[in-house]
Amino acid sequence: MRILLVEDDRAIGEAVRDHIAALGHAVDWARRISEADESVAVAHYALILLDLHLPDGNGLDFLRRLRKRSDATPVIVLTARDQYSDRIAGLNSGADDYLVKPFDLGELAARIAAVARRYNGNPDPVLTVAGLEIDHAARRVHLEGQEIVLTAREWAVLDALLARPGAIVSKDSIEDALYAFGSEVESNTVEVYLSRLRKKIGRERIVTLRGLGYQLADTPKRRSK
Amino acid sequence: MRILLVEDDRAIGEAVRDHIAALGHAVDWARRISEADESVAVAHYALILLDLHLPDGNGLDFLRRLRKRSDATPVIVLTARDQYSDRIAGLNSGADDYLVKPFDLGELAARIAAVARRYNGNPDPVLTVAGLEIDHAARRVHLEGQEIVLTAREWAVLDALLARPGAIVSKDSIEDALYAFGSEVESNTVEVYLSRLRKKIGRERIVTLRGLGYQLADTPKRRSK
DNA sequence: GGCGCCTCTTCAGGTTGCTGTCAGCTTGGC
DNA sequence: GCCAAGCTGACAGCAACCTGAAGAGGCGCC
Repeated sequence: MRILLVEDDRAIGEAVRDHIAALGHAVDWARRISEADESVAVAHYALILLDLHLPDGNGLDFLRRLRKRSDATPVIVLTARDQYSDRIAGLNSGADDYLVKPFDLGELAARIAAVARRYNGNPDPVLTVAGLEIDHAARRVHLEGQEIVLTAREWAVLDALLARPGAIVSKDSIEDALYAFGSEVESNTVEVYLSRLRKKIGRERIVTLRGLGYQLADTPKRRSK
Repeated sequence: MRILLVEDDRAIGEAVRDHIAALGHAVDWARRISEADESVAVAHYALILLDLHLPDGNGLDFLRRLRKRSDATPVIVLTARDQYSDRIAGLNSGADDYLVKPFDLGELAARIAAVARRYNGNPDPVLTVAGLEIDHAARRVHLEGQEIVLTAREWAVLDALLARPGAIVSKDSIEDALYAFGSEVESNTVEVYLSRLRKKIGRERIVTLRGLGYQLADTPKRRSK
């Protein structure tokens, strides 16, 4: 089961992370709101443990964004002391439960077990697009049972296409995904990587829309040429 | 279940002893290193709770002696405040876990319960990856029947790779696992340990994914290009 | 205390294979 | 048929990575 821990305090984070890991779950640890946002954009979690007070913003905003996107991932808020204002605001914003620091790791384990009981699915959610099985969390792609090994850049391109499956992704936004900021690419790098990606995952799975962008084909069979 | 408590502080000792006893376990309470040595020579414990600062010596010495005799009894170190030097030294010496004083007795109970689960039931969950048998709890690794002895750092690297078997683990997170807190490593230490680990468990079992990280190969044979 | 052994860390030199670029080609729109 | 947009094979460069060696430090044994 995959769990996202959002917590800036190193000591608490380590303790919780280790404890959860010992229970056999995979833990991603975000130390900032921005990291948490990235994480939930990329992976599906069975549970989110959320500290409200983070250096770069309020955890409640993160929680509201999540719920606004109709993401129903269970969220347990970790709060310092028993602050009722926090508590009420948290529940209003869509939190499922509360743990007051310093909390009992045993209690945490119990709650996790409760979630696990509900969540008796596979270890990682696998997105299937056009016969491609994409394990986003583990960064693995399988095609007809065979694992496909992607390089960092190739993955970045696939990632960009995956951001909104079915949508048209412009060449510019793929370029942004490849080169964090301002690194001027002076050639047709994006096209090169699209080419390489296609070679690995199958040519027909990425559709070119001239002048618009690219699209992951989710219906590979029907493709009138 | 028989538990050895090594602690010189009277108040803490009594509180812990009573709490454990209330859970139905047998407790031996050693107030000095010498007493602890005698106790482990005489009895087998399911768990040892160890305070590092004792009047007649350092608890780390006791711990090292224990491990040197291949005694894999789980040891939880009880440390005053959150002293990272202690923590790192302790983990290097073979401690399984940490509790920072003043600790929550509920948390202690949870850890004891975890040990008890292992103790009464199956010995230890053994994870098999690519022909490697990894007994996570006992920190032992077997390859084709032969035990492989790993140093603390080598184990830490393997541990990091094991956190999510099959997943890609970034070099950064391996580094985090090696150096609990901020100790900047200025060289390629991670690579060096990966190299050592590979030499011990077989080169092909750890796959490098340039720019992404490393991966424990669970299918060492197939290597699709 | 002296000695040997082991582990950790750093460094340097060697290797690998990803990356970006280019050139020449194909494709689609008009 | 023409042109712009897109595709892809080839290749050099270089960052990322690997590993042997050696110094530093700790620990146990005598």
